[in-house]
Amino acid sequence: MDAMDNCTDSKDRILDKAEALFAEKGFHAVTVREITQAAHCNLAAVNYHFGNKQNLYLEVFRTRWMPRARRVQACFKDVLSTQDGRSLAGIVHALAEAFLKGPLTDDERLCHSQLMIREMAKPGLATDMLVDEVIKPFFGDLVVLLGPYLPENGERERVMLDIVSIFAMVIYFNFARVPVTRVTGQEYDEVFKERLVEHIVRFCLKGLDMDKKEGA
Amino acid sequence: MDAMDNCTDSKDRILDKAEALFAEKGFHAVTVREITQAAHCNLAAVNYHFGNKQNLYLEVFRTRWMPRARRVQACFKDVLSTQDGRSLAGIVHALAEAFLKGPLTDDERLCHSQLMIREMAKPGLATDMLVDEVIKPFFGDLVVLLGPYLPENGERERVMLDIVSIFAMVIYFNFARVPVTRVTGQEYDEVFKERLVEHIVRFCLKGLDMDKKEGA
DNA sequence: GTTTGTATAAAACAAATGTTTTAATGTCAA
DNA sequence: TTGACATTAAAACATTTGTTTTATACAAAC
Repeated sequence: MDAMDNCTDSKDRILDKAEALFAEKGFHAVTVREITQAAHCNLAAVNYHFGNKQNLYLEVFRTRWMPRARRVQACFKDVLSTQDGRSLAGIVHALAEAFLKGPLTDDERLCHSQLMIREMAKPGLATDMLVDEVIKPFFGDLVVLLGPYLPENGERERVMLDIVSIFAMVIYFNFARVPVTRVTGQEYDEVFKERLVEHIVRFCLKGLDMDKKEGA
Repeated sequence: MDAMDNCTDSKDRILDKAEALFAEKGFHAVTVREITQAAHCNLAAVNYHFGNKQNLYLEVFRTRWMPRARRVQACFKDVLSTQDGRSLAGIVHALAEAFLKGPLTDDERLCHSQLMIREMAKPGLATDMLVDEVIKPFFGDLVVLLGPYLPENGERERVMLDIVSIFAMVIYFNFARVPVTRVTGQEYDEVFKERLVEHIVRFCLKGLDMDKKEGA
């Protein structure tokens, strides 16, 4: 093993193609042969590098999905710190900005969402990792961030539902591209995505309806 | 073939179990043997009654999913006609009522949602049927219903996004039970579901922000 | 130069899986 | 009863699929 391979390491190529295929079709619908052919390497390479198919799936999350999730969160905090600080509108805008535009390319975002959605719809091999290391901590951050806008002390559940609702919007528009396109006739081009961000921010900001302290 | 079988027709039993398993695990993750064992019938029964596995999947949608979707829509129109008519609040409330409580049992609703979500996440065998015969028509109905509340004539896209957003909320809270439960600590019991309906109605009603003609 | 360890390739294996075949069973009509 | 038809049961079949084995090429270490 050295540098100057054909292109990149075959291990990396397998991870790349495996992620794309798992995202598109789901774990069971993808075969090891399909992956290795797409990665232009031998069938045995998967078992050589990763032991078995399940482990490859987990490695995809460890080495691809998790770092990307962290990048998105970092972007969120970045936007948050550079703009008008901690206003409610600023927080919601930063969320939409990070998750719908953010540091990811469009392909990356689609792939990323689909992988997550599959794990959320039915608990799978990577669900624990995903929930414990990404979703829960980030959710906790948001609770703290939105704390000042709480109506009262006893309304903790209300805030949880509000936060989840923002994610509902963000996630749904990423995962339901097909029906949205077929029903509205709108393609997911740049201009439509821009409109989407605008819409989500407006809808959620109104929906939150937290007119206690600082407003927009 | 006659009545007085062991319990019900084996064809029906296969459809029942197949639907539950397809909903839970997805098409590829379920085997024909798994289905026939759950349905207490012979392996060949699937191919005898339905030709092949794909056709069974389609039959599940034709004979199970579609009728249920129609029942939910009928319930929506029912609620709509019996309550305060055509106010915006009434429409949103009827939507939430029909889709989150409505005529389905909790198990049915979960099963129903999961099947739909899988088809929406990745276009599959039943996507055309689902979109053309259920989603599109119902979407059209809603556009008409919400027409009077349009801000202007040129804002058709805005209304589409608003409608889709309501579905985003309703669908998301059905499909993301696992992460919602694990993040908030809330089980999906009756009291929590009641709170959910309340929340969705409030959030969407505010989010729609259509203060043109009659208000709530 | 030999050895060692790593990566790739080709072939083989064993289990799983969708499908088909063939036989058996039961029901209803003639 | 007989014959046609529908349903169920058991076994076999042909692929597919995840995994393992064996062999080969190649670079670095001794």
